[in-house]
Amino acid sequence: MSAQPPGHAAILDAARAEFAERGYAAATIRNIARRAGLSLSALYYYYRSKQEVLVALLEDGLAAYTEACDRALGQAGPGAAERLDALVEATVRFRATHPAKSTIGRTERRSLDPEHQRAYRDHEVRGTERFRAIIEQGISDGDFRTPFPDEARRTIIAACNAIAEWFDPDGGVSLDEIVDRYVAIAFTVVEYRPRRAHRSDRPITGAG
Amino acid sequence: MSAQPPGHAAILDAARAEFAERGYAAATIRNIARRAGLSLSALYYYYRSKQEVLVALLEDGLAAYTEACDRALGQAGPGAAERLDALVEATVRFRATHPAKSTIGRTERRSLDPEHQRAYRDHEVRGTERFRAIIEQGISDGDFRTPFPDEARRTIIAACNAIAEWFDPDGGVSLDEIVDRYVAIAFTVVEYRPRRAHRSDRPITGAG
Amino acid sequence: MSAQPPGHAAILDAARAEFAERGYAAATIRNIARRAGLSLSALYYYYRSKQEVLVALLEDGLAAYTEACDRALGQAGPGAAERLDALVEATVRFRATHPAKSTIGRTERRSLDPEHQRAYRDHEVRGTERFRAIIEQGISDGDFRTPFPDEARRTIIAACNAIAEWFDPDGGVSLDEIVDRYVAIAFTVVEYRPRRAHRSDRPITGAG
Amino acid sequence: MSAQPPGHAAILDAARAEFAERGYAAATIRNIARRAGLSLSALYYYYRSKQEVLVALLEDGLAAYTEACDRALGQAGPGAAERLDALVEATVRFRATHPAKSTIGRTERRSLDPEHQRAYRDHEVRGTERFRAIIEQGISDGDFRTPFPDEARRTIIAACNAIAEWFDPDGGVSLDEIVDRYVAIAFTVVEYRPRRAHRSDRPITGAG
DNA sequence: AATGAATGAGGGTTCATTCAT
DNA sequence: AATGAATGAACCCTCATTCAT
Repeated sequence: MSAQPPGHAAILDAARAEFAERGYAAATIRNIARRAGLSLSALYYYYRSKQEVLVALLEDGLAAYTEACDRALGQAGPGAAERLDALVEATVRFRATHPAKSTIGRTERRSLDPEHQRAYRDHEVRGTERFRAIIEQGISDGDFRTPFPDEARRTIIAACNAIAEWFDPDGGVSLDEIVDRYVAIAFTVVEYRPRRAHRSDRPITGAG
Repeated sequence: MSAQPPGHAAILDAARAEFAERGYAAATIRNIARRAGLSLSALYYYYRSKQEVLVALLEDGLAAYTEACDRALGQAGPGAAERLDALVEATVRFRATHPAKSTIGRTERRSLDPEHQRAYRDHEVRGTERFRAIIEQGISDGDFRTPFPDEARRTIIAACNAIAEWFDPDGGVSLDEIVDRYVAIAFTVVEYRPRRAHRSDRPITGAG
Repeated sequence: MSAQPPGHAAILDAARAEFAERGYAAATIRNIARRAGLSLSALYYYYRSKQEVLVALLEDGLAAYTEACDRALGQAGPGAAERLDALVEATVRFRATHPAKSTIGRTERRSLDPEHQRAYRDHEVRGTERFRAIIEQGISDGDFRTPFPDEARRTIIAACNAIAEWFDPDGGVSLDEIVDRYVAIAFTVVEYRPRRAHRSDRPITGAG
Repeated sequence: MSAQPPGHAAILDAARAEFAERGYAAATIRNIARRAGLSLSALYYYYRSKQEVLVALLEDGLAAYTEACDRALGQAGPGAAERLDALVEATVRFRATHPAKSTIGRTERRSLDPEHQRAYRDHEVRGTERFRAIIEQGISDGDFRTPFPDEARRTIIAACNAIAEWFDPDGGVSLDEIVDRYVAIAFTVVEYRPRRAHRSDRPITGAG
């Protein structure tokens, strides 16, 4: 979001790498400056404090993920299955492709000062809300049969998030394959069984 | 494991709380001492460094979890379903009851010096191995039908681990209830369908 | 040697005084900073550690002495007597004028970490080598008759070094006078008796 | 001196080694206790403080050297040459045989608190006084011709002291040989030339 | 004669941050 | 837009010393 002046990008990249490697507290602003190829004072020209860098970083990460979700859902059909499929795919891809962006939010939330912490949590709730709404829709549509929608949602989200910690693009399984499998597992978790034999699962308008 | 002399316990408890709250790097050894009701130097009488406290903490956490798993599996029947049930229950209970023990290992692994990091990782592999073996058994027995045993395992573990981050004993759902639900979800994830009525099969959640 | 940026000079002076007074281990870097009129952290801006300050100090001392010797020998005639005269004078003057520079090297060698210790010892060997070469020359020229060149060299060096410990510029004897006497004693120790009247022999203290 | 209870000896030996290796300030009382094979508290039973250990150590060293000198001079004839010979021999042997005892006094004087420092200096003056008196005697007897008795004394003392820093019993030259050479050099330095042709340089009674 | 446990003072070092330029 | 120099607050850790036993 909020288009950053040039120079900000390099700093955020450097900070992301540094925070991801060592964590906020152990990261030093000197290291970040060095990684960004800037002098210490130059960094302070762009950001007023280490904390502000963290805030920008978390905002950026959340915005990028939000954008990815919105785009995916925007292109998905209206059915709960289609939407869950799209959201899981977007999430898996994001976690696998941007592991640092994905991880830092989870581990460094606590390093935010209270004010930003509240804001971040609010913002983040919207992330789980996306899943919640879709699962609810699937249940009320009769497509998802899980008796435990909350636990199902938590399971799916936890599974997707964990990908950032182990996925290796050079590993044995391609990202596309991982996406397929996690979508399948998500369907399994929500106990997806289409209510009836429609002609099509993907009507352009209206839900049967 | 390895019974600690008295005095160690108070320090470990204090350190666990401090590390869980702020993370290893941001935690100060003075805070730990204060929380333990000791002087700074008294702490150093028991542990030679902040790092050593962390090591003891992680060892202790892993040992406690391992013991819980071993006990649960020791009492479980031989079938894959029974064993998965037991392991998930043990894990859920541990994560819910000892959230700090559960979380610190994941977030502070990186704060270990390389040597201990290696040791910890090795030790931890045995944790996922327990799940892997059971799922494999279930598949070869024909009880678990999931086509994606690796992803299923990762999903179950991630779901259980996440419990440490949100479970509230005073919240709306009792721990026993949570245990039941997560066991059910785990069975769903591995697509548990007993091959046939066997002698010793005692499915907790009967799925047709 | 190696011209130091400004700011370094004040620190080295302060450190020299502090180390000379208390020794490396008992010296505190806070005292050094105070003596240099700097804040504690300013000192760390110039030197990365207490050890590095010591290294710079010893290097500086050795370099200054080396330079003094080289200059003196550069201006001396070619005969062994002239050269010994020049070297003793340079050494005596240096020890008397820079007692701290002279003493610290001897007493704080052991405070260097092994690597620098080796380097320092190597560098220092060149100092005794200067004396050794001159005495050998004197002997082979037939000007120095001592049967114990090694002990003679050690005696002269020890005598000169000790000056740093007792010389008082406001004491009863002027430095010039001290120089004369130590040169005379050095000649006595090597048993200087010019072989014969040569072209270039210019004995300072004529010993029949 | 002052016969020490048992246990003191082990501590002093340990402290001597520790102080000689690292210097007083860098030495730790724990190391001393460990080297002596005692517990920390046991050491405190014998000595009330680190400083007290140092005091005992320096007293012991000075006493031992004093005793060696007194014994040597007690057995020497009355002539200045005989007495200088005896004193140099005693000093050289002491420095070579007890390098730590010899060195610590010189380097750790400054670590004494002011009161003991004064006492030590007084005690030590008697050491140089021994040399001074003999040289004066030699000059007034007409045996020593040096025009610089002070510098001669300082040179001899410095030369002897330095032996502690380099003598290696397993090196190429035996201690007896070293003694001979240093006595010879001392005679050279004081410009010893017997006043007249006596029958013997070593009359049992009376100086011709 | 000896110990394990505990303490308080301080030491080296790091680091976010500021300031003059 | 950018820098080098400087600062002060903490932090980890060490160590001489003491105390209860």
